[in-house]
Amino acid sequence: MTISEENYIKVIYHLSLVSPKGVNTNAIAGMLDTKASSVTDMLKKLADKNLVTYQKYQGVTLTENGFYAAKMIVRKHRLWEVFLVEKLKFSWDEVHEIAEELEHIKSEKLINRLDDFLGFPSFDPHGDPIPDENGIIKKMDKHLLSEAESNVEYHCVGVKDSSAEFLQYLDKQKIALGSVIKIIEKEEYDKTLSILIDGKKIMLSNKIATNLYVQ
Amino acid sequence: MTISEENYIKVIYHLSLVSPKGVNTNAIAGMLDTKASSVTDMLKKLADKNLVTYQKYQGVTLTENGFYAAKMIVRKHRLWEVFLVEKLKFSWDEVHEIAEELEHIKSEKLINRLDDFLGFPSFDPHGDPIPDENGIIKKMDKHLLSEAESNVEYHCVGVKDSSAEFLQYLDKQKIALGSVIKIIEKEEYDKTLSILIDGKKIMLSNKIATNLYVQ
DNA sequence: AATTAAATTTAGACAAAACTAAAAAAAATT
DNA sequence: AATTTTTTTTAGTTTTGTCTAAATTTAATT
Repeated sequence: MTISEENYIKVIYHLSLVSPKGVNTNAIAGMLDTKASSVTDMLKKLADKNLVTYQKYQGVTLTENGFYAAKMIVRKHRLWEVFLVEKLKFSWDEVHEIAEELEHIKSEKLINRLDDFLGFPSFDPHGDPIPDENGIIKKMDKHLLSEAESNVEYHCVGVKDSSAEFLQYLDKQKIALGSVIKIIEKEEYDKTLSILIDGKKIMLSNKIATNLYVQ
Repeated sequence: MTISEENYIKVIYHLSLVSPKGVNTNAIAGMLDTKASSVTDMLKKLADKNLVTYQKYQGVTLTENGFYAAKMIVRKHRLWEVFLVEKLKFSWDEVHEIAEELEHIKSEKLINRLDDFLGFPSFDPHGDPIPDENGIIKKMDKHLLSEAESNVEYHCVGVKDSSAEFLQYLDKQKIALGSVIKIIEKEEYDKTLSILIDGKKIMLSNKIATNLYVQ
């Protein structure tokens, strides 16, 4: 697989988690910052390689091969992110871009050695699960903070939006994976939350609460 | 720079250490396993980017920009090799191919953090020097074993040929970087050496002796 | 010095992956 | 149901890096 093919497979994977019935051409184009016509071309190529099932105008789904390939790319991406944060002391908002390059390094032995070196982590620095050597993903039941109950202690376990801007906002508010959060009050009108974190009371907008996973 | 451009610059760098007057088109083609006509095309492009000085039929030399770029690629390659051997427990004959991919990862911050993580090594697993952040290379005065004197204790400090086959041969003979070697006898006719290593006496052909650096 | 051989460059073509513009199909709206 | 809008595909082009084959320059040999 070329780097370009890998990027398509990865994007189709992520989109198919949201729309498993079939992923739209335009959605793929949007994610890859390319044109719909380029996507169509590539879908034909991926179908020829038996990585996707593609019928004109009907969207695509991954074949078993494509699904496994996608999980291996995601595995690499997330393991490299763990390496960058745990070993090279990068912050969680810096690692995505670099991992976008590292995920295309081919050696399977390399990634399995890296996995070992890192202690076989199950989650990346944003709380996303890391597929194992066989593509098996540990599921964690997590909820959005926006759907959590008041006066219950939760742990922050992940983010839905892992953009640098959002992660830097969380840093500023001293919210990290593992932080203990309790909702004190929900404002009905705009759904703003008053929460208690590390003994401090702060306010979080609904936009923040819908991008933070707790348990 | 594209990956292809980086590969050309790196090869021109290595060849220019041997022929500093100008590197031949065919030599580059041989190293990159490509055709001379492809090389000519690329040389024009690299000249346009001010990475090489190129005059038709006269061979190429690196510009200051090109020279620095080459050293940064070599730096990345060798630091990743150290990482693979020291941290991921790869053997010295396995790392070259993987480092060929890793050397093209773009982030400067990444490579400097990796350098720090590894303890700022000066030499890679084959004894080759690692350029520092500014491209400065520590020179070590080393000699080929074939030119060493008899009955003097030397340390093995590097290899000239770093092919997997040669490295595996050295492993078999229990010769590693740091090994103490003493020449006991030189056979005039075919230049075979009798050496003492770890108290054991073994024979090394001239081909081996001309690919092993000692100090 | 003339000829032959080797190295290098030019010219034209191709595959991959992208693009634009136009056509076709599907979905949404009146 | 007919029309409009949106989505998707097709057709034709471009760029990057490669190739082959032919032409040209340099080097080697007679």
